[in-house]
Amino acid sequence: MDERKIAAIFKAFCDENRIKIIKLLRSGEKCACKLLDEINVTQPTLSHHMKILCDAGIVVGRKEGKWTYYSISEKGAEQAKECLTHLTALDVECENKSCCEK
Amino acid sequence: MDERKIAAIFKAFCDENRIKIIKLLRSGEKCACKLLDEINVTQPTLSHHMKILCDAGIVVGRKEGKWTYYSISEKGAEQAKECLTHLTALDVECENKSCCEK
DNA sequence: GCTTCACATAGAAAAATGTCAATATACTTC
DNA sequence: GAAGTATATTGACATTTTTCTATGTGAAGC
Repeated sequence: MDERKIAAIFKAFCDENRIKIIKLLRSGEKCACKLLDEINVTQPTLSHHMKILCDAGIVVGRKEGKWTYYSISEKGAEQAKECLTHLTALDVECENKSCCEK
Repeated sequence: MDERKIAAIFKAFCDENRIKIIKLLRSGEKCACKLLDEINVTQPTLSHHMKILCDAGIVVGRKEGKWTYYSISEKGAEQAKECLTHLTALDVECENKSCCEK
């Protein structure tokens, strides 16, 4: 995976408000309006953060009528963890794996 | 762990040049001047990135005479992986663990 | 239809970050 | 101690990111 894409994944986790949002989603799927109640930003700012989280694949949104429900993407979280593991693994621990290309 | 500290850890991984640096360190400890040869930034910029990586605990520096040798911190990498795991784990999977406080 | 509600988008301002040139520091060698 | 080398720090500037207000969109209910 190229550097740009890796950086985009971890950008999801490098803002305090996005960390708060992810923590809130650990207890399960939540509507945007519920998240808005709990973190101290305006609605457009929340929307901006949700876009970054969804683009990074860490969170998925599900529209239902007027509402959008967000939840942690297990697949996305798994991918981020694998990415971090390979990124920090010494080459000797990771020989012949395409994921560890330079 | 509070949001600010978590964000600081993942800031290490959200810049393309820092990803490149980490990838270079997978093959083992390297001198700053060696890293400088391989990535396309000036010496002060490299120094800036190394500080961020070290402050996040992902990389450790070892001074030896005029040189500074950097390497991936296995402890720091492990901590980042654990942090990511707990952050994205559903509450039900993580009951009674202090790491999962909101 | 019109209104209301939930969310997204546009655009601008402010804050944070990445980058460089210049300079400082700290070590080695002569 | 003077000169050279490796790295860190400072200060300025450009870019990116975060945040807001204002406005647009799309669904539900009247």
